[in-house]
Amino acid sequence: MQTILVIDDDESLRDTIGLMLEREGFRVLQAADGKLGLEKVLSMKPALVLVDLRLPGLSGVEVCKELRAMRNRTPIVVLSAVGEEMDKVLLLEIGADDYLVKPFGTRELLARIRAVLRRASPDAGQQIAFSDTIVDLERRLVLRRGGEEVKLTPAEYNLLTFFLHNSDRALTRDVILNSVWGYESFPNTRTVDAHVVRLRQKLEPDHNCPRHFLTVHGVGYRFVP
Amino acid sequence: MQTILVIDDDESLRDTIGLMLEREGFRVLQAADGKLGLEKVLSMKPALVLVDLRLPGLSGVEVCKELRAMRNRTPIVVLSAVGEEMDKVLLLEIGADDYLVKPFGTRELLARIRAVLRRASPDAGQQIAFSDTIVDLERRLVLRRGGEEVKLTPAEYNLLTFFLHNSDRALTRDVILNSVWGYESFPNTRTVDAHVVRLRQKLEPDHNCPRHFLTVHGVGYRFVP
DNA sequence: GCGCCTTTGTAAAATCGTTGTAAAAAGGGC
DNA sequence: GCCCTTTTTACAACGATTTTACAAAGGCGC
Repeated sequence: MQTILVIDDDESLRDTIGLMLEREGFRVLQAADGKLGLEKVLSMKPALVLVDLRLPGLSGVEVCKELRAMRNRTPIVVLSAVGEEMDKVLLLEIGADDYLVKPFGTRELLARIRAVLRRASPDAGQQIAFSDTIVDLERRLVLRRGGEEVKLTPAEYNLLTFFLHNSDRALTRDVILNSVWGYESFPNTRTVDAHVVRLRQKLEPDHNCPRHFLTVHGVGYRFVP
Repeated sequence: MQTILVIDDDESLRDTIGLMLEREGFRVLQAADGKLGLEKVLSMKPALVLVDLRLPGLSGVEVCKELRAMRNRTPIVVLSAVGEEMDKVLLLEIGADDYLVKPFGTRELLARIRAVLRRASPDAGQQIAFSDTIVDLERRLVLRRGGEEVKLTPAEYNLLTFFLHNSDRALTRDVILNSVWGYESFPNTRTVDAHVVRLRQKLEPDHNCPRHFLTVHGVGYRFVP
């Protein structure tokens, strides 16, 4: 369940929005001013922040800037009253992701929130399937059709998701190592082989005849869904 | 470090985007109109171009078309304002790689840029075709029209792509050896012949009468698509 | 101790470069 | 043009080498 933080000094508006979002399956947090809101973003880690541009104390603009300054990337949707200047440049400047002008319809608010959430985390709620396997990126889980879980070690899972995000491309062992293991550790390139073998054993219907984790001789591997 | 060229007449937007991209480790160039932008693409060779659809003078659409007309393959991401019609067909028509509708989030912009760069980087999803053969550089695969795969060994594949990138030129065996095998290994020049023979057997409709892998007697070979 | 990662040994598979020989092309003298 | 010689290329086959698959062992952190 995703959490949304509403920062607005108008209590009745907070409640209205909150009720609506809860009906749509979100968990809702509220904050009455910018300072409180900022604290809650950090402590509760909501999936998205809805913040009024005009706030007592710390303004919505300042909330945005503060968050971005501390490298916090929580998606932000700004609410502004009619007449308040609100162009895309300002949006970009303060690091917000979208905006809404009051008064707005509940349907429009929901649409914007969903759009921003979708853009922000392409992986969210995404399930990638191949063969009789389902990979739930959000829950970091691999399942068989039928429900039984395939237990993968961290390295195996990381390798798998890298393959999923780069399917159908011939990937050299060096590229795989750099992308999955990072630039800091320097394992043998043959380590990749070892993990591919284990992925095959756990995920291929027939280990002897791989249909998804293909080897590209002299190069590396290619994953096809 | 990769360079990104931002073409937009709105200076503050350019600066905002530029700042953000620089924080993310890109080198950023700016151009205020289409004509200037076009020049900078050619002279500075950026890794990617970010161009507004609506520009004074040369429009974004025209910039794209001009570039593609002169066979320039620099990846292009188009920026369009709300309401401007921007469908996939138009994108393809003008040769752009992706688009963003203002206002867009910085996270989204970054994600798109990274995605386009990744797609473009090694061999950019290029498919080179000749006769009834399709070479998919990204998948490192050779296919017949109809879908069946032609299995090539690494040396054969390397030789083929070298021919593809140097088509219609007479290539001496020494040049081929140095380019495909590298400066470190010193195989017999006759090795080239052996591999050309194998390429012909696998790719020529009629081995006895080569139409693509032509021999230049006393010199080497010439590939014609 | 246990799980996980990495390394390493080895067998099997795939590929490579070489070479022998036949065929084709070029060159030269008539 | 024609024939013969020389040079060059085409092709198949083979042994050597490289690459991959897999299992098992060592090492590290929790």
